[in-house]
Amino acid sequence: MKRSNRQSESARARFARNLKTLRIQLGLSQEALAANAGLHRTYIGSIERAERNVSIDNMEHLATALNVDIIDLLRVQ
Amino acid sequence: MKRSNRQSESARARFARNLKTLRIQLGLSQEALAANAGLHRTYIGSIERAERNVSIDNMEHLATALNVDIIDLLRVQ
DNA sequence: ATGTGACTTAGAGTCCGTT
DNA sequence: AAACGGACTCTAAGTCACA
Repeated sequence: MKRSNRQSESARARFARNLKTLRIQLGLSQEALAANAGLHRTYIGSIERAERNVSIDNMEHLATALNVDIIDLLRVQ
Repeated sequence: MKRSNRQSESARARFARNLKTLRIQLGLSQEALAANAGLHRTYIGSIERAERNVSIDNMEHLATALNVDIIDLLRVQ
């Protein structure tokens, strides 16, 4: 998908993509991130595939575990 | 609360406050916003009181109904 | 180390009302 | 117009076995 078309992408899909990008940038496995965020390994995978409708509390837990602001996980990058 | 201390505020609380601020700026009632966002009147009130753990899909619906980006509802302002 | 289907349960979200 | 409560229904949260 072109960057210029990403504006219409759902927030869920953006969150999924950014979460995975940031996790990999930090060299973390889904399992390691799950541990840091206090969530389950398979749940992280499911979020990254944009299958889950994540809540704001878990979004914040994930942002904290990745050491970023929650906004960074929603921004188009 | 001082602006300088708001960084430690939860994302849920920020979302609640910004939602209410933007809704009032547009001169909408909770009922009218609920209709626009396809949600229930009492649920909007509950979110604005930061009692609910809103999902990303509904956050986006609310942002759309307020004609802003979802990020604007999470940013400290 | 991750994807996936299936599952249980906590809580999201609705609908009725009263204050 | 909004807060709040009770009683719902539906879905996100959270886990597991296995590929």
